[in-house]
Amino acid sequence: MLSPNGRTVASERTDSTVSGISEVARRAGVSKSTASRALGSTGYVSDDTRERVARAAAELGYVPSTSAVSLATGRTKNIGVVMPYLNRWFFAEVLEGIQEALLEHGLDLTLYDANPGSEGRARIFDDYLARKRFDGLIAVGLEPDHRELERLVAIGRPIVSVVGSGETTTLVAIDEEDAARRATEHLLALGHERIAFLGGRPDQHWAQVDRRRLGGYTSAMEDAGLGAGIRHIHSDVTLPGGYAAAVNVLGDLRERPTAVVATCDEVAIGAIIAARRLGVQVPSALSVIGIDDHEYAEMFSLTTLKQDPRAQGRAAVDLVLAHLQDPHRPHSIVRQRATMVVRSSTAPLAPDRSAAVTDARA
Amino acid sequence: MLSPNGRTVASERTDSTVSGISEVARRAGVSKSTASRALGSTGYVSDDTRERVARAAAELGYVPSTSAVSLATGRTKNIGVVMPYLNRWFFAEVLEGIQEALLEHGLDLTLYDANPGSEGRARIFDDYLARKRFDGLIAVGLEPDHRELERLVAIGRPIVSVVGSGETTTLVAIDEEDAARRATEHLLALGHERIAFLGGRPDQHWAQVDRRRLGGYTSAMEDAGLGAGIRHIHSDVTLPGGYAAAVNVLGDLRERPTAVVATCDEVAIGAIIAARRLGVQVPSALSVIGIDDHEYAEMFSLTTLKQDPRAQGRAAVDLVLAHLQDPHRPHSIVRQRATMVVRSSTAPLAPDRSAAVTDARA
DNA sequence: CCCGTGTCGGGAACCGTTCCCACACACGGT
DNA sequence: ACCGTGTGTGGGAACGGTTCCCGACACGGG
Repeated sequence: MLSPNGRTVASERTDSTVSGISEVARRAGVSKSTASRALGSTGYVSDDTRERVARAAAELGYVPSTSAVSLATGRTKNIGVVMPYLNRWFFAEVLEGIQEALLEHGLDLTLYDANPGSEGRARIFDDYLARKRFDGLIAVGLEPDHRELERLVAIGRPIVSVVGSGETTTLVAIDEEDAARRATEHLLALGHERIAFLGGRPDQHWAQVDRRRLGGYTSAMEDAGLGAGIRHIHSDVTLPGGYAAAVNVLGDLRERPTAVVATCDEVAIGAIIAARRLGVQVPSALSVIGIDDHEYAEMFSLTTLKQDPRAQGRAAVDLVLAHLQDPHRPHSIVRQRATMVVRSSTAPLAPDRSAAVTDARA
Repeated sequence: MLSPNGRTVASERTDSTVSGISEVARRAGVSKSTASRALGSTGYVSDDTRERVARAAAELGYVPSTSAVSLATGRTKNIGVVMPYLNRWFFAEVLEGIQEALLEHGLDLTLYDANPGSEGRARIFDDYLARKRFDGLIAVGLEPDHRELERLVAIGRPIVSVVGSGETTTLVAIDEEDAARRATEHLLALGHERIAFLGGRPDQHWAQVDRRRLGGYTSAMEDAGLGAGIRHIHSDVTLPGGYAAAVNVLGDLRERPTAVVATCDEVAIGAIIAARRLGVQVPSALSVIGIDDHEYAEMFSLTTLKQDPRAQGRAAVDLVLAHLQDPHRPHSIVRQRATMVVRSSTAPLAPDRSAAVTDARA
């Protein structure tokens, strides 16, 4: 019993071998090394042999073994992507942008879903990333804690963050604080004073970005002399979260704000849906502004600060590649500019304040 | 010029080498092979040596090189996942389910985003998948055409499909037709007769699933003797798509249906939002039922046939693993049952038909 | 006392590439 | 005629593991 079970694996190995470079070489009548040179674009090879080898390879349907190539070259031709969520608009878009860009460069993408709560997250940092199955890493909205960040840099591969803090790694992101400030200023310019901020709970994972956006809102309010009116309403950073939070806020007639800055479009849209349900007219009784320009933003006529997550993903790929090419390239921060898209979820403060506060329902 | 540029790669290779198994062996005072056996759980190794080797490995922070292991064993410990979209609820959920399950098995996941329209899709099938960087493949809602399917099987690795047709591969999915039939029957049982189906354009990619669901709706209608009332309204299979389609349908007062079967919850929710905007009360003037039990379903009180995409993802992983273990395992079809979740987007047909048709607005 | 049998360990082959190096040859300049 | 120099090619050693095969040793039974 407990035999060293050699044969099984050996046979599998054998039949999985389809055709190696040596067969290509034989068929082309050259040596392995010449064949390798001919297929790669490096080194001296006569046009004639190159041609012959190429034909032989094509005829045999030769595809180089990635593991062998990686072993020999030290490059995996693969980029790792770590993100905490997949089913949120922003993350999915960034991922698609990354994927697109990698595809153009002939690189593969292996995905690590490091959900904050899960115990899987620890395993990813401790075991999975340490395997270094990639040449470089892109961390999207990861917000790693101290220990995690340590692990990350210990990998010794280029890292680019999308969203988050860029002190230890190269970063691509919009200026969160600026975006929220501009959103708030838009409402201020429309005459609003009772402006609330709808955003994530401070203890939640999305915390860092949210905090920055909250900061932008806060300073805009203070600059307008409305420091006393600052109001931060906790909300899950999801559409239902925005809905639930807005239902609470709008239910209280006396304290109801006339305008809301949402931390992102999902929350903003949730708020709009809540307002409609409660019969609060948007924008006449309530102005709502978000950040993102979400897929659904147009459908809800949402005024928002548009960012382009796909482009951020693409930029991240370019940066990883740059670091790969020049290992001594210093960290950098690439800021993408959010642009205001004015639709009709925001409007000047209704002249008759009480009318706005009154329930519009019959 | 055009030097054989050897040194660059060589130096990179050298410094990337951190600590190999031979160093572990040396430190533990054993040979490479013994170290390998001790770390793997195979073969005869005394508990003492195993212990010593383990300690040495831990001290050196030894992590085996995936490429070397793959090369030697023929296994990549990696599963490929191909899907056409990432930013739709169903796909993201399946992906998370897959990821979770793979994590438990110590497997990596490389992602291929084969967007139907894109020219990248062809490259994925021709180049990327052919590289076989994975032991098995999971195709989610791929709906490959003939040529693509050919490529897929030519890879010679186990393939499991989630959603789609399961003739050539193992499949896990719900019974689409049955789900749509039950959704329709639910409305029929409530007394509705003017029931429309809101689904994808037949020329679109989601076509196969949509067609099956349409088929379920159709046969339920026919069985109820309402074959003449069958009405298929084309809609993009997205929330805004459902919204736009519903706006059209509901605009026509005379032809307005009293109930709608949506091909999925996103479309259903779009329809509900449209109805609300147009002042059509749900469910009193319009019943809406979907399929999915989307993240937002509860918030919209949507009655739906719940499926569990995460579980489907997990099941797909189990199946790939089973195929990996037994290469001669025959294809199979794993059907997951959709369960009806009744909320309040459906209600009995209002007794006064004209009242329902009248615009509820003041 | 000798010989299996059960444990343990080491040498070496192998996985499929890349790359370094040696070598062969043609060519033009001296 | 001779020697670079520029091309083209082949041999073989890495790369970092796993696994096969064989030898060594201890132990107990015949």
